[in-house]
Amino acid sequence: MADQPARAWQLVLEHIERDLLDGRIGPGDHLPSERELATTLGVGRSSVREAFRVLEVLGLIRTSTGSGPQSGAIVIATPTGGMSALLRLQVAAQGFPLDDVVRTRLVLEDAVVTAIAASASRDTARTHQLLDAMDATDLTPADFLALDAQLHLSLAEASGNTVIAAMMAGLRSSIESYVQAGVVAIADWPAMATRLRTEHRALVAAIDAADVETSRTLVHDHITGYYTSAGLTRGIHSQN
Amino acid sequence: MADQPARAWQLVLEHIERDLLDGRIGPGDHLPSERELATTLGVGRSSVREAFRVLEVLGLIRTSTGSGPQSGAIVIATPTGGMSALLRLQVAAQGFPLDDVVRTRLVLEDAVVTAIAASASRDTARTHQLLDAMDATDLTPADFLALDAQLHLSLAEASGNTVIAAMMAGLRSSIESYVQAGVVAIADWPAMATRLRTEHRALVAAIDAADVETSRTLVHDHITGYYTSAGLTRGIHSQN
DNA sequence: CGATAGCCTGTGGTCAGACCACAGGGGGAT
DNA sequence: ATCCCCCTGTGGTCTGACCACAGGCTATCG
Repeated sequence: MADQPARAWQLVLEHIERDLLDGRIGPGDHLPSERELATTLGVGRSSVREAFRVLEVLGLIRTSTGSGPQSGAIVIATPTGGMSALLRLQVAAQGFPLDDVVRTRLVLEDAVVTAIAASASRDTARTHQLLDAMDATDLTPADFLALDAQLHLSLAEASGNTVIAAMMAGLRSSIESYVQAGVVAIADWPAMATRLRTEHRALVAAIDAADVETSRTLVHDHITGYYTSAGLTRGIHSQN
Repeated sequence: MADQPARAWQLVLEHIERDLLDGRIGPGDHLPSERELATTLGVGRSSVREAFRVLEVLGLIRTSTGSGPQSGAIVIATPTGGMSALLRLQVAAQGFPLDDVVRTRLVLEDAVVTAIAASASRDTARTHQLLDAMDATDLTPADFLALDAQLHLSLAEASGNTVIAAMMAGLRSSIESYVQAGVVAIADWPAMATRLRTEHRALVAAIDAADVETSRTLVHDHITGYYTSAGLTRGIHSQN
């Protein structure tokens, strides 16, 4: 509320935010060129660039060189990237304890599963596709975990809540490096992979059967079980 | 995974992230000066500044001019600001539908209330303090809503989950402008304020009494009730 | 007349250099 | 011993200059 000196790049950011809020620009539209915005707002191009950089990392715009309709800064509003960057860096900087990340994932995953299982119609085609892909026997742990991430993300997307889906993606990527590192703590990886496959299929089956309670239990045990095995948590209680 | 041309500012960002991940720098530490980092990494100072700007908006660092121990870029890891900026801009750019934001808030608020009510010990001192502050009769709607935001945030913080607390703060700020605009849709504001006060007290009482189920019901009705009255939702179903 | 090759323009990406305001420390003056 | 001022190094900003790139336009050629 209390505007400090109001740095130049913040001015640019606020200008663009106001344009977005008032509907003057929206997804698919072009932002003015850096040079044009600079002269319009009376700031240097470098300040405009700093604001653009922020918008880009936050997943709000996409920039391209060259000319033509695809060049310049275009509003895209892709929340996943920004959420991932934010959570990843915050975890790295110890702003978010790992335990809280896992706990939050439990909360969201529970909500996702509940929503899908309780809804009248559900589209789990993509999920089943990933389920099959994970049956391949020649997957490296990294490949397997990447598919696992996609599978859980597909559920989040199937829930129809874009905010939760973005948060899930972010939470996942924020602990990705730790999960990768935790693989070594698992003595028998093939056995773990088999167990995860089984749990996934059971979970999806419960969801498809609209069995809310079973779905919730399975997803909770699935996640806590894995993190415990990988030695990534010091004490996750249900909190839900 | 697939690194594209690798822009200069991304290089800087990755360098810093690696230093964070490997523990070479942490909260409270100073980053090298912009000029030093530029020469170290072989990039221009403007590129370093763009990376710093991103880190600043994400709440990872704080920059100050001048000299001395408080000057320069310092790692702070304050997640709230970044989460707010991200969600606020994404909602403004229509990347997040308002309904999804509200639905997500319901999910998180439910988790928060459940966690506090179910925990053995709880610290709701700050919450009670805000409860009393909201009894003042000379509050403008804006003041009242600001306190309301703080109250819900205090609950999130009391739950002990920093990730959820940050997300709640972000969700709140992302819809703040809409909430402010929605006040006009409420015919009898004083009556609404009274109703909100009552609901708040009942909710906190249920939490303090460790009554999980009542707490969940109250918080759900409290939120859906308000948004419906303010005409901000087209159809929020429980999803939980 | 039509197709094609090449120029021309405008975009973001980057760098170098120059200021400025600011805050603090150290050294000189009192 | 105290106080004050300069000096240094910080981020903040602007300017100007390149570069690579992509697309449209145009002149050329078949």
